[in-house]
Amino acid sequence: MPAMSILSATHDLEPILNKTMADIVEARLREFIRNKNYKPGDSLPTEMELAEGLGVSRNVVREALSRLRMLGIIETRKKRGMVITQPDILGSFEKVLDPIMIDETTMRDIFELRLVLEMGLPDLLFPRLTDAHVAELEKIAREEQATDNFRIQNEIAFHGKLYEITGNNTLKRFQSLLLPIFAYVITLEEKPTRGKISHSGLVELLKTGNKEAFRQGMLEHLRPHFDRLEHPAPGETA
Amino acid sequence: MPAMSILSATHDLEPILNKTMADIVEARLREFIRNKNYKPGDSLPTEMELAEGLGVSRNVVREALSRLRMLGIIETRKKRGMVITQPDILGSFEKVLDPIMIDETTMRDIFELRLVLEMGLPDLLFPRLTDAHVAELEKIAREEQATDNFRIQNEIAFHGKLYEITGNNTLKRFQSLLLPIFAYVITLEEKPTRGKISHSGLVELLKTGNKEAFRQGMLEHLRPHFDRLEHPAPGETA
DNA sequence: GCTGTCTTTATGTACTACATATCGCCAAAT
DNA sequence: ATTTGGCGATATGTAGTACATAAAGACAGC
Repeated sequence: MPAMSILSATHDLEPILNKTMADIVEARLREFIRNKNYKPGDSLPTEMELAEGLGVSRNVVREALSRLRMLGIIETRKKRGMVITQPDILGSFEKVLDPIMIDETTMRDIFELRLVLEMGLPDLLFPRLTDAHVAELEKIAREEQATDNFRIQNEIAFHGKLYEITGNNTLKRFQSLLLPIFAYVITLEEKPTRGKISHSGLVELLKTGNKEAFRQGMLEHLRPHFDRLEHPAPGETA
Repeated sequence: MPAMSILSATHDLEPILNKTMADIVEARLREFIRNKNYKPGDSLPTEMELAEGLGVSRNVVREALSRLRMLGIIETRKKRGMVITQPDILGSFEKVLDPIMIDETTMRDIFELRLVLEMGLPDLLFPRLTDAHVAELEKIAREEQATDNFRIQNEIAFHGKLYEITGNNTLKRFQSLLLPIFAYVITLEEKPTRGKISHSGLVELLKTGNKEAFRQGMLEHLRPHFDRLEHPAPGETA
């Protein structure tokens, strides 16, 4: 059997790609939109024209268009046809961000990503910080002390406010989307120990205006999480 | 005209939601998968069963399934039906991350996001840094000095390596996906000034083992970009 | 010049039909 | 008895037809 020689190769024999027409049409449409340099508001050919042009049934074209529609790349109005729109880049992200779907490794990766964001945040935070912002943070920190016990909601409110202060809406939404992952990972951890620096402590550091002091405070605040990240870089045998 | 009274209300008269059957079925299927607590490998009912159960045509079900298939939530095999899979969370992200589709505000947001990541990176980088890693970075830095002129490719190689060293594959891929946005934003900037600290300088700081010194070096390296972010937090009149 | 109606047209949905791949079963061969 | 090969059943993939619906554009009426 000459076919056997293929298997004997070092190739990892990945499954043969079973591309369906809808997949191909989707890719072709993407390419089409790119090459034609369509801008938001421009309208595409009709479904029938696309189907005929591509030599497939209208059904297939509709499946492909349905995908683009879900991603927010196009919108369709009844008679006018389909128009190009600006997709919400986080909208599609949201659709697959469900803890039940994600493997644990990826969830830990995302958790680390959050820690990185948090530690880099001061450089965006300080230039845009106002007295009003500080007051809001103080209020949230006070509520934390009032309830005393570890409230995940308060945690979310405080850190969420930090992102909000940056004025970077994409960043803020990104953080919001990642929240369920954080919550899930935290439930995986045995004892929810708190860092030495509380939210009130962070606010005090903010008020000093010392960015690096604040960053070190944040590091202390997140210390319990960082301490858990002891798995080394995988695949690196150096 | 009594209809006018509606407009006079404070409601922002958002466009009537024109949900198509495919949209609804997509949502229902998502819900279905969640509630049934499906795990990867489990198989869904057939298209006909779903269509009959939902009271819609097979066409509509197929459009919805086509979307889930694109996101990698399900896979379909010829006779076995459809099986749940673990989606690649960044795969869908990739599909909408095209500079021609994204408005400039979002692109600037993403650019800032990159800066935040970069500044937070040391806390993930240092615990996992090896001598071999340093050697690789040195090599890249040397190639930069050899070519002398500002090479975007070298920039990508160096910073990409930093992400790679973290061993966080999701983070690394995320950064890779964002690269086209960075490249685009940089082309928007008039003069591509370089920071005071070069890549070689960063490697030297790495070798000292002083995390904070490295972070400050990174800040200097990125200074030209940070200096451009002077638009204040929008909507905040405080 | 504005308003209301009518026609046209493209999408949304349903249904039928058939090709194709594959799973499971059963029989035949070793 | 285990394996191999073929056969039928079945679910997806694709094509095509038909019709409802909404909306854009034209046109007539005031």
